[in-house]
Amino acid sequence: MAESKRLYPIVTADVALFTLQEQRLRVLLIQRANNPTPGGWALPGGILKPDIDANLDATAKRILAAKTRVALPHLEQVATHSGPDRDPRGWSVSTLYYALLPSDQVPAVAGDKTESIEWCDPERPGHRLAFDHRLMLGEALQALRNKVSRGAWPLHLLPAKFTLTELQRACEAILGVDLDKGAFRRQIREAPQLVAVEGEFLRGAQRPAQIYRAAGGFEF
Amino acid sequence: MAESKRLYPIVTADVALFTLQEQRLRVLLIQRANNPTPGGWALPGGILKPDIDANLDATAKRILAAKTRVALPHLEQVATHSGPDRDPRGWSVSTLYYALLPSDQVPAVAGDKTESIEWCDPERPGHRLAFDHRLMLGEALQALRNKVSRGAWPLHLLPAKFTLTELQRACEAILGVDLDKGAFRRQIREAPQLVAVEGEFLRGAQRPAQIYRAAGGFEF
DNA sequence: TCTCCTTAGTTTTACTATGTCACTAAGGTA
DNA sequence: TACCTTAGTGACATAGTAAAACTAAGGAGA
Repeated sequence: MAESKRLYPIVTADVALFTLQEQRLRVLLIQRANNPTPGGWALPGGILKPDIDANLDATAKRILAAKTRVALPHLEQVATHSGPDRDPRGWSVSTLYYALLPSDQVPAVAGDKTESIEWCDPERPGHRLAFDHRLMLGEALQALRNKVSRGAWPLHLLPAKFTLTELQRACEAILGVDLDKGAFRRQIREAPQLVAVEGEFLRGAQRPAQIYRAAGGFEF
Repeated sequence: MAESKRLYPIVTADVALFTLQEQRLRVLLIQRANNPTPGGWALPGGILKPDIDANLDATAKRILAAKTRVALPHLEQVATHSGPDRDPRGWSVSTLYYALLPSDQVPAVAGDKTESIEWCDPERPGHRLAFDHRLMLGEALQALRNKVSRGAWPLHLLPAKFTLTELQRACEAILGVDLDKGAFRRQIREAPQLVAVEGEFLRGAQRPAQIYRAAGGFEF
């Protein structure tokens, strides 16, 4: 065992799972009793199992499936960290992913008896994170922000049907800035990824809002 | 051995080393006699050695140092690929990097007795590549292009001192399109990363060209 | 039923970044 | 000294963006 520790690094996948709660961006943190760092909070992650995982993406999906019980619409690789000291179990190689969970699916996420879970502000998690997960979380958030800045729409954070205002609020929650309504909607008009659901409106104490959905074959 | 193959994947670093030859973008390919796929061409790469490498970046640098004998000014991580079938030696995890070699350092790259090297057009390597290196090469090229598109200047492809026209030719070689001189120089004027070397000019049979260098603390 | 409030959605305007291209500058060469 | 080549600047048109005013469509309540 000591020998194999030196010859073969531990290979893991770690995931920053983002969602929206009350129009705020949140990331899932877990506190496992049998963590390598007991009592420490961390991003959900786990060790690659070559006998059952087709690749590291599958590892990440397996880890998430154990937590969420919903098929993850989106998974994106961010970076790979490595070194002898970042994990107390030994030399490790960890590939970081981020994933988006629709805001109406948050209740599908629950911890088991041996762990606590918490949805945290990704900029101020409120817990000291184990390993180099604080750094990783920052990278994952930056990767998500970069993608949205470049014009991608985070539809996977929203329910299947949504209004344009909801989409704008999602972008604002990710980027941390307020966006202009006119400019935001102009960009949407010129893009084919969104289609209006004819005749469906969100009704409240004001003008009804047109319902939209992702066009077929939408990729984040 | 068979057991460890299943429990512990091979971890490697692979590098797309780019440079300029006659104002064309080129990538280093090698053909090792003792390749896992004999006679096959591939990106330079090698297995992580946890006992001597501080991390995967160090693995990549070690592999490059064995080929180039120059300190690599720039190394950037692109993505990590994994799976049981991509390497005939078994389940593997490979982190891809790209690196930039100054055009005046190309002679510092040489193969040893057991391998051939070649500088190839990254879009049409001219050789069938082993593993999934054809896919990797495309990703590395795309990552480099994205970075330059977003306004980064590939100074690490050029000698320490260069003219603005040389820099423009480098960007054109990377992006594969011609750029406008006026727009290109306007962007440079507004950026602090480049400084003119007072009194130094490249002289030819026409108006001398101002020599520039990277400002202190330049990061690609 | 009429007014007002709220949010949806559009339009206008100004501004800024960028593409295009002409123009001047500074050498060497014949 | 005319001319060629490349360096470097400036001027204009256009496209994309930001800011804000404006109209639209409901419900709530007097």
